[in-house]
Amino acid sequence: MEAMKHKILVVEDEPSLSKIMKYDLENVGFNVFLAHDGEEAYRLAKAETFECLIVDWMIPKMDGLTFIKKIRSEGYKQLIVMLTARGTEFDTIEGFSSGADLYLKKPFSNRELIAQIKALFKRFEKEKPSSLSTYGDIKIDHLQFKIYIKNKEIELTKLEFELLKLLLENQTQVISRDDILSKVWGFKYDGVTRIVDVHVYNLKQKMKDSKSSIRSVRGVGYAITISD
Amino acid sequence: MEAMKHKILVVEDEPSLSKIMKYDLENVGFNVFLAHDGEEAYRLAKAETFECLIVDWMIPKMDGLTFIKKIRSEGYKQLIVMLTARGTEFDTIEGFSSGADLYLKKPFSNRELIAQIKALFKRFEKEKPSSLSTYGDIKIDHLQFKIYIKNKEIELTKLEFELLKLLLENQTQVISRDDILSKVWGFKYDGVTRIVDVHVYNLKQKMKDSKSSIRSVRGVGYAITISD
DNA sequence: TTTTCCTTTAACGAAATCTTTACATGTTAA
DNA sequence: TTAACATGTAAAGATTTCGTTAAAGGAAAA
Repeated sequence: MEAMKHKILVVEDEPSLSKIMKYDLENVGFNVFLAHDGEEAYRLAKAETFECLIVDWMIPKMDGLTFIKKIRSEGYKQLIVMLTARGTEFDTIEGFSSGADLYLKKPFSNRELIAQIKALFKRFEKEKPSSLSTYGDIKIDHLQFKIYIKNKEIELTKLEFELLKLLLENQTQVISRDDILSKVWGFKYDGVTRIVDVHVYNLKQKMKDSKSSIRSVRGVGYAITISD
Repeated sequence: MEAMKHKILVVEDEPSLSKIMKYDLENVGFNVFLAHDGEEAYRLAKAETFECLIVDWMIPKMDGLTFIKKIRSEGYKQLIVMLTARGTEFDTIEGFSSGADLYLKKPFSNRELIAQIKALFKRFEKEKPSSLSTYGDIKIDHLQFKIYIKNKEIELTKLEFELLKLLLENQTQVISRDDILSKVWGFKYDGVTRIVDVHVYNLKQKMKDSKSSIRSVRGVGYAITISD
């Protein structure tokens, strides 16, 4: 099944340009609506939900900058692209502080427009699913290397992080010290070492707030009990 | 010494017209090649590098529109001019949407042709359409290699720019030093090097005014936290 | 060429964190 | 119950990693 089409509102008063943009954007799968001035744009953005607004700087009734500032100040969170006039330097216009996510300088070709919009959506969507695994009251973000217990971040060292990850991934199974050593440290230890015990102990200290806990199985190894 | 001549491929099946165009364009210093149908044009454009393609809409074997769409969809980045027959209304939009950068209606005088092509090159070289993305209080202009923090431009070296761009594009994810090395420097380092650390340090110094900051994850790498 | 700017290396100290050690405590089996 | 062993706990010592600075090496500009 096809993914839901993104709804985009293009705010542009010049018909030749807006038509082309509509055509191009629809061609690559967006659902495009048009507004011709700032006030119309404002009404529409309030009434319907668009994933993205593409706003020209020079539009009648309420200019793009004012429009964006206004709607952002009212808490509007969707993506906003601002089209600036040819020759406008980014560092000279104050439109800069409008709160747009992307500024596109005219003239641009359709392929540039499409490439940029697509990239913008991609970036936006990347924000949400942040590679989070949940085990009871423990959350683990693999990409950010962060651990949360009851939604509070706790600081772990790299080894503690790996250790906890290993325990969690094996759910309630008991893992032997040898397994832990080889998986976390990556080597077979010859003599006797208590590293694992020490690290498990330290980890336990940092996990006091969690209802999940690490239990020791005499003669075998460790296992985690997950709960919330 | 004379500047390198621009290579142009003219795709036109009518010999009388293509000859005139070749003559005129060479007269003003372009290096002109000819193709007579869409398939030949496709082969040539794949094999050689032209700065610009001038493509007639009505050509044998593969029409101009299809040709342009095809080659653009394969990532072709050079300038494309589309020639269309007089009076075609609908193809104004279709032609624009094909991925052409310029649209010339037949008939045109040689003066017109040359003026337009020259203007196109000029625009392409000077006024490279640029775009600027926002990440919290940091804005980044990918084409002009400029960074703005709280709308004030800050001076970064090329490496610092690439580094920051990489961090921003990966949002809040932690990137290992190896990844940074291979993505920014483009090589795998065998021994130990502290290049990354030093550059991150310097970058941090220049980012003092930003609320976003680079976080170091011991034993792993770096990540940026975006905020405004 | 000289000058200037940028990159890389090297070095040091501080801080983090890893490992060992030692001892306490707990557990099991004779 | 106690000897033997396993694990918990704490702290000291060793090691790694990182931040920071300065200086050497290189490349581009003047």
